[in-house]
Amino acid sequence: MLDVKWIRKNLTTMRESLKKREIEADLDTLLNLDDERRECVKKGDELKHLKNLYSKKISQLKNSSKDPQDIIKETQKLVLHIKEWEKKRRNYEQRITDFLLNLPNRLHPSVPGGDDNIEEKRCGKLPKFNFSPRDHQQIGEDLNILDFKRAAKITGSGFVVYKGLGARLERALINFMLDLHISQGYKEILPPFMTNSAATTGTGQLPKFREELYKCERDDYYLVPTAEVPVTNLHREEILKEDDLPLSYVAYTPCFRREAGAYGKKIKGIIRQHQFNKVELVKFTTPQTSYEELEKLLLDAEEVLKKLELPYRVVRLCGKELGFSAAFGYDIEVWIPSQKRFLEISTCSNFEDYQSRRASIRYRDKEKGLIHYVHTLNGSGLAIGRTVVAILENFQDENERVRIPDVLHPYMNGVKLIERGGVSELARSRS
RNA sequence: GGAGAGGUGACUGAGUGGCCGAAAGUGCACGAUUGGAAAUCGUGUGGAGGGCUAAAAGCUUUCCCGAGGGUUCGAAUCCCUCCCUCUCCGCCA
Repeated sequence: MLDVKWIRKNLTTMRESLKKREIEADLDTLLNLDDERRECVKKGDELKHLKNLYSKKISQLKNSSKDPQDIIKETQKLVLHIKEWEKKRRNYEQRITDFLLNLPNRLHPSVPGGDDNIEEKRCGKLPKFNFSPRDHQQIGEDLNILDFKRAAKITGSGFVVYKGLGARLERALINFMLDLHISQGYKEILPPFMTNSAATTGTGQLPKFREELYKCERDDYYLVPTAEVPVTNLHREEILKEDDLPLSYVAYTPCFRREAGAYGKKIKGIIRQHQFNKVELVKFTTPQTSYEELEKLLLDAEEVLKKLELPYRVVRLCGKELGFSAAFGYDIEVWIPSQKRFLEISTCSNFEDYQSRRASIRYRDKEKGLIHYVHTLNGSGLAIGRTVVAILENFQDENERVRIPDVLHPYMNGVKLIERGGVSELARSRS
């Protein structure tokens, strides 16, 4: 959530941000509402002040055993007026809050306008095949490690059952990523997979993206769409010490998304699912260091792909594609041979103080002891399902086998190849 | 799920209708003392909104004692609803 005062002072910047995002918002109305609100506060405060004076007087009169009836009557009238102003004020406050909760974050000046992301770098070598590469769904079903039909039977469309070495690979990736990020200095968190509405509003999913969430109706809890929600809310309504910053966390959670939009339903295989696994990086920093920390976070996420030997590129997101709460962000995209394109596998974002305002996450600076909002950052490190897609497709061979990258061998109990007919004690001993 | 006890500032803890944004202690910061430290002494030690001020500083005002309502001229204190924590019982991996 943005600060009305900030918007008032930076109207031009704010309008430019909205334009880059291609979003309409009536800022004049917002400022008018805020003027009205302040008028109510002023009037209300004056009357309350008077009331407090009267109350003291009544107390004094009573103590000197005089009759306070007249002044009590006067005060009763005053209270009615106060209630009117309060009612008006609450109404304006509600409207302002609603407006702000639905207003996206301002953009960092370096966020590109227009429709296109800017490619920042490419790493790794694209694989060359002397046969026509199959897509991951085909590979997964041929190897009997992905089962979509049975998942649909158990739950519905948009779910998958991992079997055998497929399940093993998924689990190996989770552990590998957690271990890597822990070694980079992140603290491991295993949070609840459901969050209440206050937490879900804190990070920006509510109220605007209600349609995207699975809700447990009876308890007013939401299944997490990303670990960002529970982990960022670790410090909701807290005042942190500057010395403790930056705080870096890594968390594995499943992610649940309704994918309610019209588009996306036809995407093949496990690329877009209602439930998928993800390892997420989250940082809390001072405003001075947040962009520096974002660069580090990006490198930490990239390291996963480097170690897995997967080809990828990094793009700077344009205003139109940047998330609602983000001020700036990169996507990491991994190469998908069957589609001959790069596919988003991680988004690394700086939310600046947008989430910390909503969630009231602050810190006390060392020098003056003043309180400021922290900056929050996060990035996938990485989406597991899509990493499986990349491994199956990039490391397939003409004999319908899939090579497991070296760093995963310890996590795969030594398995180096997945092939038809399951596994592969054989493959394990071969080297 | 049932029964009971409780939620007060960074923490411990007092406060049952006005002089309480809140005693006292601990902690923390600064200062004095010391060769330095400990101990001791002194001072300071919340948040949010509004107004005045070009801005900062400062002054002023309102609100905040788990959250939200209510009673009252006046609520941390009385009433109602909800949330959370603890203890006991039940159920369960």
